[in-house]
Amino acid sequence: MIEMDDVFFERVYEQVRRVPAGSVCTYGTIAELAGYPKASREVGFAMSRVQRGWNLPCHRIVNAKGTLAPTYAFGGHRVQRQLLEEEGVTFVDDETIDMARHRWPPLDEPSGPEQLALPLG
DNA sequence: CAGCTGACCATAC
DNA sequence: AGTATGGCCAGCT
Repeated sequence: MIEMDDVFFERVYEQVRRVPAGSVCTYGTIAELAGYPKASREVGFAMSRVQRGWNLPCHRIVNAKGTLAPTYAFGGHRVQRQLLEEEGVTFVDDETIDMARHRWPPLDEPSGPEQLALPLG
């Protein structure tokens, strides 16, 4: 049984809880938000220790490409995909999330050329 | 203390 | 396209 007293786990889970429904977040981003910018792998490890009663939306955490967790995590990609689609997450592939639409937190970099070229009206 | 592992990430070929 | 490799770091043996 994993103790929630572990600082690393506690901080990681705290960030996972912040991910809103309908959005997803990557292991690397969770690691950054938790204060461990390079510990993305450990975030994945922390996810594997998550249990049902913890109320953690671990299905909203995916890798940088947007592909879903391995089969054993949720009993198959179908299950995780079902959970995400229920929340409004769209997919570009059977097991790949549309990261551009659903990545959280949103990237509002001013260097986005499309935002400067928005047609009026 | 030392070595291995992994729900990762980026790069190179 | 896919496959290999190096870096990363907390947890486990």
